[in-house]
Amino acid sequence: MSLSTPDDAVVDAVLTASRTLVAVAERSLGAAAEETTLAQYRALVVLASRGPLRMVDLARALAVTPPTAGRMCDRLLRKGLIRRHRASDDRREVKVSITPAGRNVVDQATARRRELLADILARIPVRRQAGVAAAFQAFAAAAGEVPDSQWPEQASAAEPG
Amino acid sequence: MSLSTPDDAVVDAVLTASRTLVAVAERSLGAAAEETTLAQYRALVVLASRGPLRMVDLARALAVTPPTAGRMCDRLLRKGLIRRHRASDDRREVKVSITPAGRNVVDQATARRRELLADILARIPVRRQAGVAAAFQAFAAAAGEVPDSQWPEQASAAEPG
DNA sequence: GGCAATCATTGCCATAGGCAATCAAAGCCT
DNA sequence: AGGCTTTGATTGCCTATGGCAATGATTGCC
Repeated sequence: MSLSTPDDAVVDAVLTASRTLVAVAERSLGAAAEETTLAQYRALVVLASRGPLRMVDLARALAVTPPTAGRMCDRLLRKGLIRRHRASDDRREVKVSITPAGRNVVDQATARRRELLADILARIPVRRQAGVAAAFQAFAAAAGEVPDSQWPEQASAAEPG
Repeated sequence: MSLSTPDDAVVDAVLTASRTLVAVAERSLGAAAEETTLAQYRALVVLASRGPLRMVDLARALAVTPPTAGRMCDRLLRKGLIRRHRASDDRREVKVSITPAGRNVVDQATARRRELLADILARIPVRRQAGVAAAFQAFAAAAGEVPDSQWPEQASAAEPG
């Protein structure tokens, strides 16, 4: 295999860039989505990309505890961004799914984030941009991230039978 | 100039990668720094990289309001990670500076983050790693981020005449 | 039919953030 | 000098987010 422990310089470059990206991610919400916080946005992203989930699974996806996820759903429900419905087969379970309004919030925040990123990328010479894209794609692929152009439009893909 | 609006594909690649990096940034604290939160870590990073700051300037650097910064300093002070001292010339001002213990926390969290990033980067073929590093460096440079290998060791640089 | 496991929720706590108000100290302006 | 404004920090009070422990409601297993 042509794999190996990366050089410190490589890690250093990613580490430095990551500080910028974290800052951008946060700004993309504070400004764009009037009332949506980072945590709420992450929940919506998970629901948008994975489809309806049980509370436990949502909690696990967000790496928080079920109470935390549950209370966040209370707030998202109050804003009409998600729906809650008990499963008919197992009445303990509560399925949470994103509403069109919720999807809208995700789209808008993503658009805002795109703007901020585009502003930064515009300062990179054109001839280098393709290389930058390839590098970030390689990184995302290595991390097993799903490109958001591949998210399911409606929840079908998220119920692995 | 050889600059221009970046292609959607470029933005998309960065956007996708940024989700991973945000997640890594958060995980690097929850696990590594025993009791230090993301917000506290960011405050320490600012103080480590910029040297002693007045409360207003720290707040501005963190993009939060002075009360928020002030209360965070209360908590960081309680943990011995920062110091607070009034300036002798203008007694309204409170200068906040990082302690050795605080610097230690930053170093450890950074180390942890490096590990996580190295794990991901190790899955990228060696021959592509140099290109990835160059791309991330170009991105960080475009965003005006200071590489952490260039942080001041002690506070001298942060008091611009 | 009863008991253990699973899922969601509620109670209580700490951190983090905002706005409005207050206090203290400088600065400015007659 | 005395008063008004501006600046800097803090305090009060609100919401949101996160955790753990306990509770309630079902389901599944014996």
